[in-house]
Amino acid sequence: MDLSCKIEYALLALLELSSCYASGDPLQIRQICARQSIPDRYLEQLLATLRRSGLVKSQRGARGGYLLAREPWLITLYDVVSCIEGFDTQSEGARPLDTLEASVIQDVWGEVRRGAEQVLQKHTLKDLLDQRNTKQQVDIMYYI
Amino acid sequence: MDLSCKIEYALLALLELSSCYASGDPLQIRQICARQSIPDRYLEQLLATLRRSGLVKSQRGARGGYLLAREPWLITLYDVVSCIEGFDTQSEGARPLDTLEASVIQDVWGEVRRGAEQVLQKHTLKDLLDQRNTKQQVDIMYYI
DNA sequence: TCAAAACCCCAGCAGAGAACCGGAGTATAC
DNA sequence: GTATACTCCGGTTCTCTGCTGGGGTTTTGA
Repeated sequence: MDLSCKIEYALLALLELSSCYASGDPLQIRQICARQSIPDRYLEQLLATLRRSGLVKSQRGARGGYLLAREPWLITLYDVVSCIEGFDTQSEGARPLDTLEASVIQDVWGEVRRGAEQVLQKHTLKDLLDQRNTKQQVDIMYYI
Repeated sequence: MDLSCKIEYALLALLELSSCYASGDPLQIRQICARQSIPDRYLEQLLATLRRSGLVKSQRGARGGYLLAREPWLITLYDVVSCIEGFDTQSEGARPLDTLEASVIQDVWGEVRRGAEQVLQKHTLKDLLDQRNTKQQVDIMYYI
């Protein structure tokens, strides 16, 4: 649930796709990577994962690329994170025994996790894009 | 901020110390490890860290052991986690560049993190102990 | 006194995952 | 039918976690 490099790359790519969503043209991996300076072969893997989860569509062949599968305000950050992290059903290696004390501890972390999921579900790709734009405005104001 | 094995061990050990806090007698590493089946050499390291952070005290020599440094209701889970995780000032390796998009993303994760910290700060060692006891009561009820 | 009981420091190791790179395909538009 | 783009598969390096071992040093209590 931490912000890994992997998740950040995926979100940056999706933001690029979001900002081009209105045009309807596909965006190529190279273009995304050039704008956000992401290693291209790495993003390729991430986009493949996103495609298999149905968050993006790909168009093969010349002048192909990637497209958002649905509108930017219908994709939450939780969708992205659970897709990339693979919602792996507690596949931690080498856990302590399942005693009464351990279950009480895990209850607390369940509470933490649910809180995090709520926050992530509140934000969509469109929100992020809007926030970026207002932030840019603020930066320009400071510049003047 | 995830629940690692390390943090779970530390909390289990602290819970053992909490339940013996009233007696005033120190608890030995071996006893803790025997009750919670924790690798003893590993817990030794964790307790050393907890001691350096002032969460536990140690008493050397024969019949020595570890004691909670203050009352169980004055130690929050946040204290424990930040001590063990070492609040390491974003020492992630290989981060993406610090663009406008990246900072918007990091803002969201800051929100997530603050939520998690609030939850952890709400719970003390005494809370966990109480929850364990009521849970035990429920188990007994089911048994009957 | 002195040896056992307990803590303390340092070092290394296996396994898993993250981040990344490269090669060889395969589908599609032009 | 070829260039363009995606797609599958595997390997490599690096870091972190969980764990183990070898030495100490301090202190108690018989």
